[in-house]
Amino acid sequence: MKPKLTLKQIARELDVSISTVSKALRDSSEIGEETRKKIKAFAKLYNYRPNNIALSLKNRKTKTIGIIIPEIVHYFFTTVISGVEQVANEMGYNVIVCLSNNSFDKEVLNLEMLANGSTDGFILSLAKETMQKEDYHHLTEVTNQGMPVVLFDRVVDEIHCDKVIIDDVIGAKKAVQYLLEKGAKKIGLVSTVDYVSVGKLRTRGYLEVLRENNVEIDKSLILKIEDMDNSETEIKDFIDKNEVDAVFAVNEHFAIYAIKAIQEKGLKVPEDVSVIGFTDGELSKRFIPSLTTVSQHGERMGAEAARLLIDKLERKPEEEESYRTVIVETNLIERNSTKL
Amino acid sequence: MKPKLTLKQIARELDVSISTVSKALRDSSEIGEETRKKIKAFAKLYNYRPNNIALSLKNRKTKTIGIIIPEIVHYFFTTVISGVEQVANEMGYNVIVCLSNNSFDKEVLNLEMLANGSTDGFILSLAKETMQKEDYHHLTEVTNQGMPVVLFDRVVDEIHCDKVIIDDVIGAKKAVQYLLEKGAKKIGLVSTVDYVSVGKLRTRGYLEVLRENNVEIDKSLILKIEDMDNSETEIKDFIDKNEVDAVFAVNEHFAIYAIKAIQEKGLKVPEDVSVIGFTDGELSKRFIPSLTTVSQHGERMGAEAARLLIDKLERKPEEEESYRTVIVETNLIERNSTKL
DNA sequence: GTATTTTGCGCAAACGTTTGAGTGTTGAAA
DNA sequence: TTTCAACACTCAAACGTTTGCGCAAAATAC
Repeated sequence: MKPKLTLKQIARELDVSISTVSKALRDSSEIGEETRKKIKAFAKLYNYRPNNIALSLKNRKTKTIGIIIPEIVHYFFTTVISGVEQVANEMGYNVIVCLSNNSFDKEVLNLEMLANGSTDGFILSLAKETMQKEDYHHLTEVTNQGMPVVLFDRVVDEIHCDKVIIDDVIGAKKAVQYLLEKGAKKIGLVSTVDYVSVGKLRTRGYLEVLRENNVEIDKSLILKIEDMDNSETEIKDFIDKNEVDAVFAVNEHFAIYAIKAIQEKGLKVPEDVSVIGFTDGELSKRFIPSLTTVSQHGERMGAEAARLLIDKLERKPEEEESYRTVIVETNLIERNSTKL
Repeated sequence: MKPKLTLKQIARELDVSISTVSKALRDSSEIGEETRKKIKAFAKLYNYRPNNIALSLKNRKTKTIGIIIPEIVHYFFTTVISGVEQVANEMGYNVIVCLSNNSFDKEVLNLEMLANGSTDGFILSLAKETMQKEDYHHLTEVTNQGMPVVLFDRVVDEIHCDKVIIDDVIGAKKAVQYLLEKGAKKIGLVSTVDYVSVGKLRTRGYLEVLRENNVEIDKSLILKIEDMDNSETEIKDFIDKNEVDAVFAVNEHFAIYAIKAIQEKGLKVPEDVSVIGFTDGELSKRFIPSLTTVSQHGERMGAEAARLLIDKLERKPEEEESYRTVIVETNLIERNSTKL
């Protein structure tokens, strides 16, 4: 049980000063060749590694980035983390992951905790509760302190920072357009309540395409799920009550509940009803029938977010502020839940 | 853009010394009532928060725990993280997540990175490559430095530390016993190669039950997947070539590939062939037919691991060392992929 | 042989905290 | 009046680094 080697110990052991050791290890020309070699050999032998905490304190940066997400048992968010982690690691950064569990209070707590020196910046997707309350003071406080923040997926105009989003509207339009082209006349929409930005935007895309194609909009064909825990029965009721020949769902769970309900109604997917989901997760790939879906490219989003953040972190402070919004393209993945 | 308030600034502002401020804020009796109130009011007004990094350096502990997992886009691991995060947060700890991507080198790198002061201890599940190489020096090095480590799921006897595992053997036995009770005679096994400990143990459970029930073991009914990327076709071949009336798969993907193959062969699940998987993920729940499966309770494992680790961290060093292994019970969740 | 430069190294401050020891002032007991 | 305790506060060291500056000795120049 040897307690981590420090510069001080090396210095004592080799009978030189701490600064000599530090300089030798950093190849300073101030230190004579012989001493330098001796110190480096010793350090190597005993596997010296500088203490990150001390470095962080000295340099006033931690080389770690915090990512706060609403939930982690969730395919899309894990792919985002994966993307962040990849580029963060390449650039020598660590990643601290915190979960808000969609709770405003926990989001605030996490942010405060990490803002006190633990991280250099944040990547985050807002908690549902936060978007509902429309209270973003915790974020503005952090940005005011000069910590860069990158928002992804669930973003909001009120916060001025870099953002990474997908073209939700366009993605939805692609999906619905596709359904129309395959001959669908009555397209149902299964969405979320409007304060979840993605639900709102995807709904907008749905409406726009119908309008562009001069299809009359039937409000009874639009379902907005309020309570996630009840979504399965709500969707079943919706499918039972309405006659549709296609369904566009704003996530993969809704899509699958829709398929189940359709099948239980005695209809076939895709022969009688086509279904398109959003997010390309495990379920979409492996479900039978496999789901035609709008792919969100979470990994790419994570990578972009990390790049934006690190870019800001390593930029000289003199350079003027400007916020970018990166839009990651979606694309339609054709599988077996839609007619060919 | 106000750069974080420090003790020093408060001291200067209020014309007292830094230590007075520190002591006042910590309610030391050394400081007079009036001064104390004044300082606290000021600190509150300007929302002073002590710098975590400085505290870490001073206290020689960071109040964060590192968790290194083979992959994050993976249901089981996310539930474990969720469990860890929950109890860690309750106890005032942060969680740093790193991914090894099943690579030995990246595992070593992550460990080294975090071991240099960033975390107080580790929770980890070994990378596949690490188990293959049987090289654990990076872990012993860390434990030698006095950092506690808790291994979960993919553990190994060679490393002396706390562990959290499931009763893989018993879990597998439960599954296979269940199949036998439902009248299965020829039970196929879809497993992984033996250096993945869970594959080995679940295979052992399978073999034990058959032996206990005097069922002859037919080696041709055992498939060991080497290459994950090829698993689907390997499983298809296996199902096509062999006549089975039940299949026990060591994870949910294998189970689903088996079901697909069975259906493509013209047989029905569960009428002709029953299938049981391992791990209770999204897929198991929502697949049609939904999967009977051995539940691993990842969240509980994560929570246990965090508790073990924090326990060790907050224990006085005088107390004698001892390593515990917590076994989280599995249970069989009956769904629709097995006969009633 | 003196003046100047170069070489090789140590000192000390700084990052933001905490805390034991030290200090000066007050007030009361001897 | 002296003695001493209590009070209210400051000093300084420590955690482990990095780095500008200073300084002595050696090397070079004149």
